[in-house]
Amino acid sequence: MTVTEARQQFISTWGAMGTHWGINRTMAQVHALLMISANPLTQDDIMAQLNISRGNVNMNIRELIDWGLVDRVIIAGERKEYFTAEKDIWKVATQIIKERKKRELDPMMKLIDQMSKVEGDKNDKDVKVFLDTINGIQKFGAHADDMLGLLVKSDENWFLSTVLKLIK
Amino acid sequence: MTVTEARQQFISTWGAMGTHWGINRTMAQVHALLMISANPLTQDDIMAQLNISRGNVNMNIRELIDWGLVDRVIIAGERKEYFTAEKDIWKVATQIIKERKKRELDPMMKLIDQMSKVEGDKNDKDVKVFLDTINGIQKFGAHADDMLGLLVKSDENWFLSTVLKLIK
DNA sequence: ACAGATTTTCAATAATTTTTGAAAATTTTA
DNA sequence: TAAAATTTTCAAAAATTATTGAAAATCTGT
Repeated sequence: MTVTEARQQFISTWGAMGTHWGINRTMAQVHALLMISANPLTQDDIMAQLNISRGNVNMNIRELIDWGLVDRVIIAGERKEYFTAEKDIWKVATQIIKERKKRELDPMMKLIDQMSKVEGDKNDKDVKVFLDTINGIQKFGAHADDMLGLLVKSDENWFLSTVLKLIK
Repeated sequence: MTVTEARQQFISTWGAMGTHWGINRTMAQVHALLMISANPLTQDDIMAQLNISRGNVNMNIRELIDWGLVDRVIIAGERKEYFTAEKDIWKVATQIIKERKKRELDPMMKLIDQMSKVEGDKNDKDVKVFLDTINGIQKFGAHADDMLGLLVKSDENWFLSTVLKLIK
């Protein structure tokens, strides 16, 4: 495997991974390309390297910026905009966790809290099971929230060394 | 909000959540329905409650069984098959984590390991950045693997109480 | 072994999501 | 301020994914 092949493979694998995580393939590929590029790239660079249209690049770049995974870079004397991605994988992971917590976990837990308050006939077995399930999710969600907060606030070395001690 | 409305809401929310996690909406809804049902349900029950076709129920149930989230139940004297889902949310979460690790993380790390071995011109900045990124992912993946293993093996109380102490 | 009940399969269809590309908007230079 | 360069938008087209439903397969009791 040559480096060029490996780079291609990486972009394609990272893209496939994205689809398993609710992120569209192209967005993940653009992200992959920027992660393994030493220098910032323009929209045209990305279009050329991934063989996709300008509109597609533009939309996915915007979304990546929104996720806090990609930054616009101004290069003095250049007219075009350049883009770059964070390369420290720990930072990438914590950023994704932070965003997903905000976008998915938080709204879900708000709904669960509301549902936990419904009144119902406690002799009905289905009602009982429903309330138990909701309650379980509520408790679980609170713990998950604490843990993700801890994970995101801490730096890599602190977190890993502390938690990994538990394994021994 | 009545219990009936809340149950509806839960099914719909859980389904929407599924799409963010690479699981199809209907599969997540079937799972939600089974989680909040006191008694096992038949394919016909699920068809009726979610308003979906027999083939759809059948396929999604099969997939849920494959994920280890739903079990077939034999009821003595009944001809039809019944289905039930684990209701302990901790067990549900660890089961999902275990499966996703197997299906996604493990194959990805195998590829990353291969890529980390490519030879290339180390004076090329892109090659250097590529290898650094791959290496970072490799280390990160190994840690994540350890942590997920720990999480899945441990029971809820042990894990949460141990890790949550870190917060204080 | 047969008939009725139930489950499974899968080609066709429907719904959803992604991508394109050209027009509009914006920005920059002179 | 005008024109060239660049970015953004978005309706239409393409691609992908999910769903249906009826036929085939399987199972169960007699």
